[in-house]
Amino acid sequence: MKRRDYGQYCGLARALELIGERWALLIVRNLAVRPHRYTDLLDGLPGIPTNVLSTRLKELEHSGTIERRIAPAPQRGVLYALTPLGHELEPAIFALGRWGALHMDEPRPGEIVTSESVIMNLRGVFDAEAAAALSACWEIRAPDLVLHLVVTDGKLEAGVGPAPAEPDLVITFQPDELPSYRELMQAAKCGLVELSGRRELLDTFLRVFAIPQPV
Amino acid sequence: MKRRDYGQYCGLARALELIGERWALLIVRNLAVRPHRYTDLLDGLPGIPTNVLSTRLKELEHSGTIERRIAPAPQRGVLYALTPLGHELEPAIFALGRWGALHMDEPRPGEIVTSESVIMNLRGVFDAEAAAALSACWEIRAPDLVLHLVVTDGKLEAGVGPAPAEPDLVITFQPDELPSYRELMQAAKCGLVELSGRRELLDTFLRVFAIPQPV
DNA sequence: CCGAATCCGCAGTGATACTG
DNA sequence: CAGTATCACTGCGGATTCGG
Repeated sequence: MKRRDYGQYCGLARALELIGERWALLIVRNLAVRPHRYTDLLDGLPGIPTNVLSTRLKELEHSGTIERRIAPAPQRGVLYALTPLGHELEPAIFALGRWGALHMDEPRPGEIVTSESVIMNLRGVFDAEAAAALSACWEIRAPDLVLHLVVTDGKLEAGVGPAPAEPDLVITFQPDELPSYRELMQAAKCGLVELSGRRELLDTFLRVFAIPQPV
Repeated sequence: MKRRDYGQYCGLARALELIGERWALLIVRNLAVRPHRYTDLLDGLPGIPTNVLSTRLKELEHSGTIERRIAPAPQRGVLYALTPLGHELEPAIFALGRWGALHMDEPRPGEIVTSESVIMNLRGVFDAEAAAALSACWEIRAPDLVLHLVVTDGKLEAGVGPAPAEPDLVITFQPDELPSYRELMQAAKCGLVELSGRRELLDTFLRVFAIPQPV
């Protein structure tokens, strides 16, 4: 397991040696949402070659960023999950995601949106100050995509699947609308979504999940 | 100028397409300290092939992250500098640098330390809360390395070269001590440095530039 | 089905030489 | 000083195959 290095005793250089290679940080992003099995990762990262995925998983495990687990009884199989050290990458993922969002004007042809990308984008733009003392529960629905956002006393929990309790507001997208967080905001502002529940929470939503403005 | 993409409409994926290729973020790191000429970048990034450097500079200019400038009168020549959009990458660089620092136990044989890496590491670990209302000026000296840290009312300015005004404390390293920020802290704690000035500011220094603890 | 290993063609990278 | 040119090499993308 020889890796190319940058020859510098520097935190950034170390980080890039460990998670700077192609696909690595996207794997970490998906694992930050929840543990995945190998085939879940393949599904959530369309286009990744299987040999690259298995190589990255070994490298990330070797560097202590992720770990292999044996899934519990009903499913059985291998689960990949972030270690505590891997979770320490989340601030960097959020910062990079916010910067990249400045370059997201229009989706390019063929680009897809996955649950994991939406969740991590939303976690990254969550404005804790604007949400101080807030409690609310949203559910986002689109074709092949259901996720929930629960804010409890200003603290965010965002995950795949329907809300654990009855959501305050359900936001439903039509098939032709990309439910990325940017498009979501724009669509919501233009009234292109279907709302069910406490409609006044849409404004709260748009305020708490603030879009980085493109330059 | 075709680039490989990840096929996802996602902020992180966008960011990785733009600055995820080899050497790109290290170039941005160096330009974040001050504008550089082409040969300065070559010196500050030992090992980078010249064709890779020129390719990255073109890509980064194309994405609006950096810009070419004609240097003013005395020097004349080309200067590369970050655009405002490029400066928006600094939080991500700091976050990655702090994470990478968790993996920096010992310097590896042959690894070097540059002014730019030390400055950006220090900027990244600067604790604004701990430095609130503080004003102080340090100068760090080592072989082939002089840099200054000026905190004015809790706000940090860190750059290459000697301090603009008389420093409150000068910290001088011996040739055998790597003046990376981590080694610097350890050496300073062990008294392996030469101090000149208000010695009590060493404790302040260690408090305001907090080391990320390795896991 | 899950979790990969293997093979091949090609694009990105590294090292060096060379040039306006 | 600020790059371009060349060439060997390695990593990546795409597909197929394989073992549990």
